Amino acid sequence: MIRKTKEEVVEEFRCASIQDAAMRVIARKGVDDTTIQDVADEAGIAKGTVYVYFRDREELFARTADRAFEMLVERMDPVFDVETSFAEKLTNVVTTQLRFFDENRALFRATLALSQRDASHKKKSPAFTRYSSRLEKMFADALESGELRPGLDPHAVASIYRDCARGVILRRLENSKNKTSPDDDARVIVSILLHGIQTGER
Amino acid sequence: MIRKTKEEVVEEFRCASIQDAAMRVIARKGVDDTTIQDVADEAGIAKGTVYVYFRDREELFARTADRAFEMLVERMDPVFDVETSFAEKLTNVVTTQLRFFDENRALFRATLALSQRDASHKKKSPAFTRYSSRLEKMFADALESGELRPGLDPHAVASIYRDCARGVILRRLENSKNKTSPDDDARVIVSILLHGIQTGER
Amino acid sequence: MIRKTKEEVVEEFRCASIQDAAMRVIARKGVDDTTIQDVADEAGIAKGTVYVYFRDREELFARTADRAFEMLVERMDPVFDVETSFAEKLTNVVTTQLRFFDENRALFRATLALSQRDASHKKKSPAFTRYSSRLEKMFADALESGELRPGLDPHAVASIYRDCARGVILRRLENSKNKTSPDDDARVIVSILLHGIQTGER
Amino acid sequence: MIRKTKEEVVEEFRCASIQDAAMRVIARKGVDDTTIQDVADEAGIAKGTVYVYFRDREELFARTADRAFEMLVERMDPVFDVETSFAEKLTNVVTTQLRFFDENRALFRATLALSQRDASHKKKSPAFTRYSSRLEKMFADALESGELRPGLDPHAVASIYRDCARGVILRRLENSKNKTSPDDDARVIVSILLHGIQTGER
DNA sequence: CATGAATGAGGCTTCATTCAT
DNA sequence: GATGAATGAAGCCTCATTCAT
Repeated sequence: MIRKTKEEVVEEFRCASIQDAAMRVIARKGVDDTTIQDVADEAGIAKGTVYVYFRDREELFARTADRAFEMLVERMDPVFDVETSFAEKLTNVVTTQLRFFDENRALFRATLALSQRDASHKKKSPAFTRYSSRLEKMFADALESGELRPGLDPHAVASIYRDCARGVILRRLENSKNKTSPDDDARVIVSILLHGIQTGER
Repeated sequence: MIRKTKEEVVEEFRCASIQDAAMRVIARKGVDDTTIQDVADEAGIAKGTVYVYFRDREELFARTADRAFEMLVERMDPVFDVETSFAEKLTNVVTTQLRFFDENRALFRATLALSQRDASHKKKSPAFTRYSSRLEKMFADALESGELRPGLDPHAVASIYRDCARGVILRRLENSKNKTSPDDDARVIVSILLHGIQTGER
Repeated sequence: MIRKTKEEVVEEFRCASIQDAAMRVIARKGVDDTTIQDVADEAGIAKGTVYVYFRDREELFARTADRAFEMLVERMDPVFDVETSFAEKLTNVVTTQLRFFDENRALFRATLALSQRDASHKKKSPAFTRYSSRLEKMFADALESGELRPGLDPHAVASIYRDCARGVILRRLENSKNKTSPDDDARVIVSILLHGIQTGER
Repeated sequence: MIRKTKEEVVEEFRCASIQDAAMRVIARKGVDDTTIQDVADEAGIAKGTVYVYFRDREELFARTADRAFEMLVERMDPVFDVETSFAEKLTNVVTTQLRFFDENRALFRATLALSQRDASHKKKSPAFTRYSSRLEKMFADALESGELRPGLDPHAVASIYRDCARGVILRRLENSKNKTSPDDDARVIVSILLHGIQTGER
């Protein structure tokens, strides 16, 4: 039993380091220009070893996308858990997300590249689903507590929030010279979103 | 003189039909999985003929992206030109855009795939630039006329608008079974956006 | 009749200008890297026109090689015709050849490239055959007049002479900075050929 | 250590067998008509394998030329080393070279094709350089020992020797029906080189 | 398990040649 | 005749995947 677990741990560690290598390369070169050899080199292993842990290229990238979202979720989860007003929680969520990707540009590039490569896959990623449902729940709670304007669909709002966040992060990435702080950018999003969706507005 | 014009017309027509074929294939398979042979087959010409009109793969896709945006701009321009209130114009813009891509799913997929393939290229596309500047001008005008909440940056608002529109269109595409009408979706975006950015709100 | 002749003249002129263009391009790029388009561009005509005058690539280059040799022969013929001693004639031949190719580097490059491309073709070229036979005759005459060492085969001597000349010309071409005059180089060849390299042989 | 050596040996063996295959094909078809597929087929391997050992077509041919010269040098070196009179050594050199290429017609064709393909590369080939310098040294030594006519430049003489040898070998190759023995041909070259062609010079 | 040599399908591009105008 | 757009065969090279060590 212990032996089994030990092997599993090693296996997981190997997988993770390969996925991390994949993310770094993808961030640099994009998904389609990333070869298995690139990933193997980045991970410091042989090309064939990648195939020990992943059936094929497809599975490697799918599971790498999962892992990327898992890392985001891990960071966001505590923020979602804090009990506070809707407005404050939203601000925290945005700020956390912007800061996270500011610190992990490569991760975002990889996440973006991987999620857009195959739109239908995005939904299959467990981590992305978790992230989405927490987001949606936040809006649903706000609706229930009267902090969200009645008539709005939490699901639609969550989608639009994701659209905005994605766009802002992408733009922050493109402007290598980050003139604006993540907090300032977060404030803009929150301001626009909030005053549109909050009861009584402003 | 007439001869020259005639040849130019033929050349343009050929280019256009190849670009259109490229868009259709890209919509089906994505940019990176689209081969020159695919495009040639779709256009009903020989592979070599593509190289008569385009230097290489790169130029074909770049100019195809331009063309895709041009078609969008052509449709949107009249809407931007109508003199009306900001709220109404915004509604018209969103609605037109959603309808346009509803009718040309392939075009949007191509537009999306091409614009995201190379973020730095997006800005270089003359048609995209035109679209963006018209959008921005709409918000700038609204700011001046007092219809846009003071303190907001028209450029930032335009960016966020594009993020939202992009997301909604993408989601409409993914749900092949279009349950919601483009007008309904447009209303949601406008509602959320407008009441956040308009003076006095609601 | 006159009309016919006129047309023939035009045809010959066209052929010649295409061949000349081919020589210039071949001198720059080598035979195998020279495309029909290159030749047409150099000649200032359309690609298809080349095929009006030459069946295919092969014929173009074969006839171009002929023409190159013809130009050499045209220059050499008078030198062969002069009645003088063998030693003096040989000197004149070498000197003339070196000077000719010094003035027409492109021509030599083309000649070389074309003749070496297909060793079996070289013999078929009428102009090359004429050049060779005049050379051989010069040695045969010298043998008869007792100026050439008995026992030597005029054909073999002509071959060796050609080998030496070819080598010297090639080396002159490689050293763009022509330090040595063609006459000096000619003197060296003539000296070695006439008297050999061993001490005691004058 | 042993393992490393083993791998290196295998690598060298592979490279060599690919180069040998390349020489055989080049001898048949010429450099420019030789495709990577031809070489792979001749070597009995897959096309892609060639690229495991050689970066590209260019490197394959460059290194193949090197190898061809190396084989020549390997055979000639002992002949250069023998201490004997200049006349005898020269005879041995020519004879050995003629015999070698008589036995390895393909090798000579390849050598010729490869060396003429790119005149500037010929000088860079280490093996060719070695061959040339040994040749030149032979003449320089003869000059010093008084066996070479004073006033002659050993470098120029070596060049002319190479020109003659090249021509003779080429002609032997063209006449598949070798009527003359290599020794007879060698004698002619040596005779002409040593004593010249003019009467009165022995 | 780890490795990396070997494979061969497949993509991009060039270019000789044809043919309708 | 002259043209040059169209063609498609063919070459180079890459890379996902396999497999013997």
